[in-house]
Amino acid sequence: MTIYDISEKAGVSIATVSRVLNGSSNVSEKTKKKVLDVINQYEYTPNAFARGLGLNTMKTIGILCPDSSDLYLAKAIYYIERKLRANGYDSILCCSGYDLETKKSSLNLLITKKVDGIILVGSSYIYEKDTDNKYICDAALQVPVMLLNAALDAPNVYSVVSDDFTSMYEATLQMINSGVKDPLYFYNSTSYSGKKKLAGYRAAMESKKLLKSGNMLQLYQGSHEDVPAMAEHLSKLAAKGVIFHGVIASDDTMALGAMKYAKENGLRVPEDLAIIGYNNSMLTDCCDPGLSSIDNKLETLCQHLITTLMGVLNGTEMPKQTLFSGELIKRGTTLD
Amino acid sequence: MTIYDISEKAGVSIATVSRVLNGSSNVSEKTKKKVLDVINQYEYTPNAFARGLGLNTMKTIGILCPDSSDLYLAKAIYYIERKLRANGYDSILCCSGYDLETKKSSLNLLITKKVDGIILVGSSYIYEKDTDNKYICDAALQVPVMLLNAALDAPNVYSVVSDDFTSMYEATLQMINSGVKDPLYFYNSTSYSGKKKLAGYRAAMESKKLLKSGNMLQLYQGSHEDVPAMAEHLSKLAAKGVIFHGVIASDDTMALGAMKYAKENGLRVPEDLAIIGYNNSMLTDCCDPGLSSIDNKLETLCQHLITTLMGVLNGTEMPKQTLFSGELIKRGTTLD
DNA sequence: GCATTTTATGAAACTGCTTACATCGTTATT
DNA sequence: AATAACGATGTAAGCAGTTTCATAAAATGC
Repeated sequence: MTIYDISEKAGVSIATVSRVLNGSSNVSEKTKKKVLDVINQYEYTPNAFARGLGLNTMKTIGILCPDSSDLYLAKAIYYIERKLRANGYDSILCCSGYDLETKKSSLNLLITKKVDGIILVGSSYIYEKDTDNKYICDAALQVPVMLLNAALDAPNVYSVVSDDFTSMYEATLQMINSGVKDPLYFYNSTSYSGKKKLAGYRAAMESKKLLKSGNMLQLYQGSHEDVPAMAEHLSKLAAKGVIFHGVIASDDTMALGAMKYAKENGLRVPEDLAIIGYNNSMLTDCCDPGLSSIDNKLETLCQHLITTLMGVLNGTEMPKQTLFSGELIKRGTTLD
Repeated sequence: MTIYDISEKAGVSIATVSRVLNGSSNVSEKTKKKVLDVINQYEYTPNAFARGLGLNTMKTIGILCPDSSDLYLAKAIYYIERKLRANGYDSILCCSGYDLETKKSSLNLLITKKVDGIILVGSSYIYEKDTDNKYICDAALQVPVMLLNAALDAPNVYSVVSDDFTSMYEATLQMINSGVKDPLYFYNSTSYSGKKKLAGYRAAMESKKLLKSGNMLQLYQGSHEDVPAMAEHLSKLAAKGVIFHGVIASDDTMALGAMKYAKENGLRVPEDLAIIGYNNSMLTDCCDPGLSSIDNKLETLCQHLITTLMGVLNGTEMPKQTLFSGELIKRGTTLD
C-alpha cells in the first residue's frame, strides 16, 4: 500500500494525500475526511524510508554509551529514551565499549545511519588530550552532539553536566566535620567527571590540611563493577597498616565493597567506618544501614539535555554548557 | 556528495559505483580501484535513506522492553545490542512500560520505522488471555518477532526461553533437602516466566507434601525494585506469627530485601534464614554472605536469540522455540 | 459584476540509491 | 572464421514519499 494507492482510492492526487498526512493546511475539510477515511480503512502508514529520503530525517537520535548494562548509564539511557520519544524521536542505541577506536567507529556508524543528533552518555568519551577528542568535533560537523556528564568546547557540541567537584567537595567536608580525619578516596576512572570528583575530594582535604597522596586510590583502570574486589583491596590496605575511618567512593558499587569489608571485619558502620557512595543508585538500599550517596539528579540532567537538543534541532540558540548541582543523600553510613 | 558526484569524478556510471559499493562482482579491478580512490578521497558514504528505500531495509532491529533500566533487562539489551551489531544490524531501542496499550503503540512504532525484526525483551509481553497477545501476532505478520523468556505459538514468532520451572523446582528442592521445610516464595510478576517459576516452587513443595497456599506471596503487581519494601513485608509477616526459615524470591532484589530483614532482626543467614534469589545479577555480590541465586544463562539465551533471528532473516528454517536450562549458583545464603 | 486575492488541488520534479535489461567488446567453441 | 558465451559497463526504471510551481475555483473588495 503506497501513497499512490491511497490517492487513487480517495480520488485525489498524491500531493493532497501527502498534505493530509503531514497536517498541512490548505486542504478542505471535505477532502481531508475523504482521504483520512481511506487511510484508516486500509491502515496505511507511509514508508519511513521514502519519507526519510524526502525529508532527510527519520527523527532518530543516536545514543552512544560504553556499556548500557552499567547501572548508572542504563538509568540515563532509560530517561533519555523516554524523553526523546515524548518529543517524537526514536533512539538508536549503540554500545561502544571503553576503547577509543571502537568509540570512533561506533560514532561514525551512527552518522552513517543519518541520525539527527548524537548523545554521548557518560564522561568516558572525553579524553585528556585534545587530539583524542577530535573524533567528537568531526561528528559535530555533521549533527549536534550532546554530552552527558562531560564537556568539550567545540562548535555544535553541547554539554549537560553535574557539578561533581562541588558535590564531592561538600561530601568530603561533611565527612571531615563529622569527625573522620582520614577518609580514603576511591575511584576507577580518570574521565572528565572522574577528575572533577577527585579534585573535589582533594580540595576539601587540602582546605583542612589533611591531604595525603596515599589517600587517593585507583581501584581499576576504566570502569568496573566489582564489590568483592573493593572489599579485598581494603583488607590489603588494612593489613599493610593503613589506618582509615572513612571511605569515599566515586560510585556506589565501590562503596558497597567498603560495606562488605566492614562487615567481614566486624567494623561498625558508620562509627568505625563511615562510607559515602556516588550516584545514589538502587544499591544504596541494598545494604544495612542504607548507603549515604551523592545524587547528581540524573533525571534532571537528562531532561535538560533533551530540551537543549530539541532546541538545537529547531534552530533555537541554546546554552552550550549547563551545570547542575548535586546533593548528598544521608542514609545510615555517615555520621552527623 | 551523492553517487552521481562520485560517478562523474570517477568517469563511470552510477551503476558501476553502486556495484563497487556493494561489493558486486563483475567490476574490473581497474575501475574498482578508480572508484574506490574517489570514494576515499571525498569520504563519501551512501545515503542510508535512499539505500533503505531501494533495498527496503536499513538493517535495523527493534528492541522493545518495558524498562531498560531494570538490572536484568539492561543486561539483556546489552548482550543483544552487541550481538546484533556483530551481525551488521543496528538496534532501535524502545521502552514500552508495563501497560498493554503503550506496549501496543510502541510495537507499532517500531513497525512504522520499518525495522527488519523485533525483539521483545522480558516475559511481560505475553498475557494470560490469548486475545491480549493478538498485538504480537499482528506485528509478526510484518516482521519476525523474537521473544526472550516468553513463548507464544504463532506464525513468525520465535521464542528463546530459560527453563524457569525446572530451575525453581530444583532450587526449592535443594532448600527443602537442606532442612528448610517452610520456605516462603515471593514473586511480583505473573508473567510468562513468573508463572513458570511459581509452578516450579509449587511442584517441589507439593512433591514433599509441604505446600501451603499462604507460603506464596506476591509483593507487587508488575515489576518493582524495592529492597526495603520486601524487608518490611517480611517483618509484618513475622509479626503476624508466620514462621519461616527460608525465602525463595523470583528476583535478586527481593532476595536482598530478605537479607535486609535478616540483618535488622539479628537472624543468621543461612542458619536462621536461608535465601535464594533469581537472575544471578551483580546484586548477589552486594551482600554478605553472597547471595545464592539462579543463573539463567542470559548471555547464552541472547546469543541463541540473535542466531535464530539472523537465520530467519536469511530465510533459513529455524526452531520456533528453544529452551535452556538454568543453574543454582550457591553462595553463602543457602545451607548444604 | 468585474478584478483581485485567497484557497484547494494537481502535475511534475526531486530525494539518492539499486537493479533489471541492453549493449558492446572480448574470449571460447567448433 | 563464424558463433556462442561471457564479462564489463551503461541506461533507465523503479523505490515511496515531499514540495515547488502552476492553475483552477472560490471568496472578497469595490
